[in-house]
Amino acid sequence: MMITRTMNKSQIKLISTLERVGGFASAQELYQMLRRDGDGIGLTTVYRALQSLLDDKIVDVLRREDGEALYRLCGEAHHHHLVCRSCGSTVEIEGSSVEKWAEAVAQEHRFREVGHTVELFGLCSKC
Amino acid sequence: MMITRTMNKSQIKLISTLERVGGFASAQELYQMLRRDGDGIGLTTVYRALQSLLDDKIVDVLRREDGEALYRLCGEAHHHHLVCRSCGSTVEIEGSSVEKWAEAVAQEHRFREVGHTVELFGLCSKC
DNA sequence: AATGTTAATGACAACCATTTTCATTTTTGC
DNA sequence: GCAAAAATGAAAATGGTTGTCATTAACATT
Repeated sequence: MMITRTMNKSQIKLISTLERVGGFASAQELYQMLRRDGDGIGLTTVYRALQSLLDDKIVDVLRREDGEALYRLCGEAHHHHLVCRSCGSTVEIEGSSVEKWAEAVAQEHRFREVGHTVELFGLCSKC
Repeated sequence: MMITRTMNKSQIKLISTLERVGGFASAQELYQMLRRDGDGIGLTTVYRALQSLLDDKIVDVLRREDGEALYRLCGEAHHHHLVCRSCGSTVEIEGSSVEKWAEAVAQEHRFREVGHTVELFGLCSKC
């Protein structure tokens, strides 16, 4: 038997928008991108679809420094970001050493289902 | 000559409240603690004082998973947290390996003034 | 003490991301 | 086609955070 995840139209639209973005984007940004493309989608639906995708672990969420939620496709390779505080440009970083460290810490303290947030914020060479 | 930082009453109150808390607390929580102690401080002042303390690097800020800002005294030793998603209990973690990694990444990409957010969220052994 | 100057304060409103509500529309199984 | 269930979006509510502004406290100078 195969588990078929119900994936509705809105979710599909969001996935392809996120693919187009490449990196990560806020709900509001995604909403505006879709509207600009002539889609009549509502903001509520965007939030709802993102929540479903989160539940299904199809997207990941992280917080910008100002607290706004940013979503991205959980790509194949899990990675982190180095974000410029000033211009917003981002560099993708992989850090297997950090992954291992996080896992070890989790085990040591007997925590289960431990996820981690590792983001670097600074000023890029141009700013 | 010595640089004397002007530190007003509100800021001092917040520092001692944060000391009492030990860990980290949201602006709203700090506000309520002070009010409960009979202090007539206003919410605006709490936010303002926290912002000044942030500017002076006396407190640190991190984001809860729901986006709310949490403040803590920048203790001597910089450390991270392992937070239980369910009951909120937290374990302080030190991770010099992570610090070094972050620094190396920043240099590699020629970013300046790079800070990092490293927080682990999971379920503790009781939950 | 009286005065003037400046910083600090708090009530209140504004902001903005996110969530809830609810009536309507679309999808789906039969 | 038709009824039940899921999805949708407009509008209002929520809640943390920030801005406004008139009032007050702090402090230096006469």
